[in-house]
Amino acid sequence: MPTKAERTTAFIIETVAPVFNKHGYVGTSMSDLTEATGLTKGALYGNFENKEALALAAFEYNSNRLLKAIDEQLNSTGSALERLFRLTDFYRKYNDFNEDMGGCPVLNVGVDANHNNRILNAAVRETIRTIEGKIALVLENGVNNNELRLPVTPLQFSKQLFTMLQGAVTMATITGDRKYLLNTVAYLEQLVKKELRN
Amino acid sequence: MPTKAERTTAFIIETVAPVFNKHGYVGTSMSDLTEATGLTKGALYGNFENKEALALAAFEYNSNRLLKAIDEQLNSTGSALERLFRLTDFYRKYNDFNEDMGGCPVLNVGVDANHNNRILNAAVRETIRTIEGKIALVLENGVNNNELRLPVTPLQFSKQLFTMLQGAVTMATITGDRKYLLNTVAYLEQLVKKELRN
DNA sequence: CGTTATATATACCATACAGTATATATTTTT
DNA sequence: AAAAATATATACTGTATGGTATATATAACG
Repeated sequence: MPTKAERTTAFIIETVAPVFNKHGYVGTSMSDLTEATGLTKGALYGNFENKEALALAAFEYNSNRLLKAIDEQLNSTGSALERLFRLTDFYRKYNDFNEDMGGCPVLNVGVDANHNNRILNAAVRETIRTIEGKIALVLENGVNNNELRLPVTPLQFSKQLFTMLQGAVTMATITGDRKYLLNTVAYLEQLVKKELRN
Repeated sequence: MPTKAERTTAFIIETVAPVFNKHGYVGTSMSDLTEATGLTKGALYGNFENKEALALAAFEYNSNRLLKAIDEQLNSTGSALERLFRLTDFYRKYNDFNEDMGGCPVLNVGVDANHNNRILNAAVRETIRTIEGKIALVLENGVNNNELRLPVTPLQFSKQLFTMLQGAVTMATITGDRKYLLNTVAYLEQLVKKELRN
C-alpha cells in the first residue's frame, strides 16, 4: 500500500495538472494551487521543492496520460493500417480526451514554455519525439510486412502526420471549433488509404 | 505630420508587441514594458488605459503585419495557383518573418489567451477568420476561371490548408526545428498541384 | 500504545505587481 | 516668445507573489 504521503503527492499532481495546463506557468499562482487542492502552502512545499518542480510534475503527468492513450491505440490488435486509423480516430475525439487535463499539454505547455522556461520546453520536445517515434514504429512495421509503402522514411511520414494532427488541435483549441479535428482526421484517413496502401 | 504624442503611442506599440508575444499576457509585467521602451509608467498609462489595452494594441499590431504580408502574397499578380504558391512559399520563410514579432501571434496569443482572456481570444479568432477568408477568395477566383477545381467548398479547403500550415508553425515553434515548415510546405505544394489543377 | 518520524498549517518575509496622484517637462497654440 | 495644454517622470498606494521558519497535527513503526 502506498504511504499517505505518497498518495498526497499524487493527489497534488493530479489536481494541479489541469490548472497549470490551462493558465500556464506564470499564470498559475501558488494560491491558485492551495485553493484547488484544499491544502496549504506548507503541504505543497513539503511535497515539492518549488513552483517549477510542481509545474514539471504536472506536465509529466499530463504527458504520460497522453502517451499512454496513444500507446493504447497504436499497440492494439490488427494491421498497421488498422492501428493507424485507431490513432486518427482517437484525435477525432481528442477534445473530449483532454477536457479534464485543461487542453492539449503539448500545445499549451509547448507554447507557454517556449521563450520562458527551458526545462518545461525540453520536456515537451521529448514528448513530441516520443510520439513521433511511436507512430514511426507502426509505419515501419507496416512497411516490413509489405502491408504499406511510404513515399518517405517512416519517421519523416510520422512527423508529417503528427504535424497535421497537431495543426488541427491548435486550430480547434484557439477557435473552440471541433470541426477542425473532424475534417483534418477525415482528410488524413483518406490520404492514408490512398497513398499508403500497398 | 503626426503629433509627438501619436508617434510615442506608435513607438510604444511597436516596442511592446514582441514582448507580449513572447512572454504572454500575465508573463509580461509593466516594468518589462518600461524597461523595453525606456519610458516610465506615467508615459505608458498616459497613452493606454491599462495593461489589457496595451496587450490588445500589441496583438492588433502584430496581426495587421501578418495580414498585410499574407495579402501581399495573395493579391500579387498571376493566376490563382501562382498566388497560392506565393503564400505557401511565404510560410517556408515564416520563421524569419515573425522573428522580430517574437513568434507567430496567432499561435502565441491564441494559446495564451485561450482560458485566460476573452477579448484577446476573440481578436485572434477574428484574425483567423480573416486569413481563411482571404485564402478562400483566391480559391474561389481560381474555380470561377476554370483554373482549378476543389473537392470541397473554397472556405472548407482554405481552412484545411491553413490548419496544415498552422500545424507546421506550431511544431516548428515548439521544437525550434524549421524543417517542419519546409516539409509541410513541400507536401502542400505537391498536394495543390496534383489535386487542384484542372 | 507510545514514541519517533513525518507531514501539514500558520504566520511571516522581502519583493514585485498593476495602478494612481501629482509634480515637472515638453509640446502646441496663440 | 508666453500661455495654455498635454505628455512624461516621480513617488506612492494596496495587494499578491514565491518562498520560508516554525509550530502543530498526523501517520508509521517498534
